[in-house]
Amino acid sequence: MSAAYFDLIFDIPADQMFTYRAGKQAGKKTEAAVGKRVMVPFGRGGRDTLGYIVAERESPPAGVAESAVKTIRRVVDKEPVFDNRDIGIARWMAAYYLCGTGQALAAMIPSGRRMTSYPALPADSEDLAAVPLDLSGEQRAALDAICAGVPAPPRRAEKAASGAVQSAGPPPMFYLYGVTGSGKTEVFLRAAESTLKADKSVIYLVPEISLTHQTADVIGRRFGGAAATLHSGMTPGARLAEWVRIRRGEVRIVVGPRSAIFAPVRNLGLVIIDEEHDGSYKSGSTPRYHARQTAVRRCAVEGALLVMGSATPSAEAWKLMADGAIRRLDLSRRLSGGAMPQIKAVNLAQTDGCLTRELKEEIAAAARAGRQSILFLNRRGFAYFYHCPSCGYEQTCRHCSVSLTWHKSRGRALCHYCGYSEPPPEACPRCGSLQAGYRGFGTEMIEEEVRRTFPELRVVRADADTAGKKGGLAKTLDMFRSGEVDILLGTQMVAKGLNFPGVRLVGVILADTGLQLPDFRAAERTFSLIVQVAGRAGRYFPDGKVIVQTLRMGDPVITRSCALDVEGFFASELAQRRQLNFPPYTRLIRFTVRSKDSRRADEAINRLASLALPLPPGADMLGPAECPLNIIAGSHRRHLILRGPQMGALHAAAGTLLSRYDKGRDSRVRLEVDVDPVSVL
DNA sequence: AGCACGCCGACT
DNA sequence: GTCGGCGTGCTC
Repeated sequence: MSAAYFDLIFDIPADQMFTYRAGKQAGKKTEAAVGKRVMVPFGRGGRDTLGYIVAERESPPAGVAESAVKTIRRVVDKEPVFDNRDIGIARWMAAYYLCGTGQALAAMIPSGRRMTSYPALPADSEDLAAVPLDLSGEQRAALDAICAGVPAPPRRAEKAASGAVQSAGPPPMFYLYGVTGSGKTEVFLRAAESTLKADKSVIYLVPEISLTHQTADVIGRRFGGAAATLHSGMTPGARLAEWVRIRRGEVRIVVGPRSAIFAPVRNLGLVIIDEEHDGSYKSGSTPRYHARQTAVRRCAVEGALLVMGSATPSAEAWKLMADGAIRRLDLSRRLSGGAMPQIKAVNLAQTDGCLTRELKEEIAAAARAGRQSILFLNRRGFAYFYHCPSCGYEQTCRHCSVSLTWHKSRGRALCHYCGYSEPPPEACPRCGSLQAGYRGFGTEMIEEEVRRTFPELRVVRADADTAGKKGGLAKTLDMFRSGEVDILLGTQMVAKGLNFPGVRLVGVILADTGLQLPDFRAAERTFSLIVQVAGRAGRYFPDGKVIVQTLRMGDPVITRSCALDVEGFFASELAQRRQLNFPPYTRLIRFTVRSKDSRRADEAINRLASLALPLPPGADMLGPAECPLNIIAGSHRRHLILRGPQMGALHAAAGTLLSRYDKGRDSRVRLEVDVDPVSVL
């Protein structure tokens, strides 16, 4: 017997339920039920809209006339794709990240309509053995600590009567803090194994899709049964199929990026977050949730354990470890015969070109030894900003407030934000001076210089420009791994989680590109990037070398990253954050408005600012101001940041602010809310 | 978020 | 006289 009425929510910012009548039962398989998606007429136009059934009822709610109730047109799902537990998470997300419950739910569950299969990818060659390795003393101690962390019994499902963000007590949390190659993965796997043995499920988060396959493959070989994967590279239908498989309890271990934290596993026992510091765990669009934060919540509610790991923890995690809220487990030594490489900072200032003498010598030395090199630069393209010394002209994007990058191979100057391009000027477009030209450099220019300097060595470049092409990134990396290529040159892509046994040298072309950004996390990001890149060298041999080129010799961030001095870095970074009142000592909520019309953007942000007053005690407001990246794709951006000692008061202030802003909002101005922003550019 | 409704100015 | 921009508020 199914109910006569159902409460639906929609993927809209407004947080409200709508009651619909059950349709004629065309067949039992397509009966409406909580957890299914349905198509219903909705809105002024009565258009067919996707809705989510969150409750059933016997009669329309008080205040809704029977005649006003519409009927469900079609039931999308044969079986439910979410349950009350999921609705609980969505409610929490809506309250915490200040979005609609339907928006949260929409981000959590797959969008596919019909289930299709997903061809399993061919196994990536990996060094992790199918057979468990012997654990080192440190690994053993870490694993014992984790296994002894008895999870609290599951709490009752949230009532969530009010929309308030309830505080669940924190779950047991552990942090594997150790250099690249110190065997974190093996401890993760053992922890997963014992969780599975206890008949519970595991979610294993990784920062990137490419690492999803690698990790799922290792798990498959280790535990026999394959792990489920969930990521955006799969078709919607394949994701739905995998989702349903997990929900039915057919798979008990799931690997994936950020959104895999929502995997509908039964009886969750353990969440693993690999490379915890990675920025990709924060969603870049509404709802702007953080997988770590969401994991803490899920683990608390479901009585599971949370285990994270990184060589360079986030500032938040570091502070929580210092406070004792997260138990830190140290893995200080490299296994597999590797030692941490020798890292040397080199001044790039007096060099003609972008390769210092030291770096050239090491590239040559690595090649002579029959070993490989990785060159890293966090900027693609050939050259940066076109500048005229006689009139001061700078070539910038017509739609964004950023300089254009010259991509020599395409013969265009390109905007890295909106994709706008134009031909590079022959002479200064303003004064005609021939002195004008491009300054700075990107991966493309490095490639040219490396080829010129080492014509006998084989070079490949891996960045967003080459990744799209033939076979893409995977093929490029395979070529490098198999030794067909001597030098791998690239951006972030080559820095993440990959390991290449043959690498002796890592060269950072310019370490300080991110340092001058007007963002309170600039130092943290630069530091962890250098340390992570350095970790690519010498994992299996004790002769790894890292050359870090910089224009800021002596800068403490550069110096400490080259010394792999994480403790020292955080001692000074956290002192600075505390003094400047930034996270992790305060919490932030950022409001950004965008409009094609700068005047409207100004008006909107000023209105927001006045509505924010009076501020809660101890809180303050940064801005309103233009965003550091003032214009993107023709939209003028303004922002305002609410800052306070604890999130509770900020949430309350933001809630009233948003409801007051909503009436009288200008439909040509887009508002975005970011709770715990990871970047404020 | 859409989108219809209803209000004001400048056009055939 | 009406076409259409733009603010307002609703959507079971």
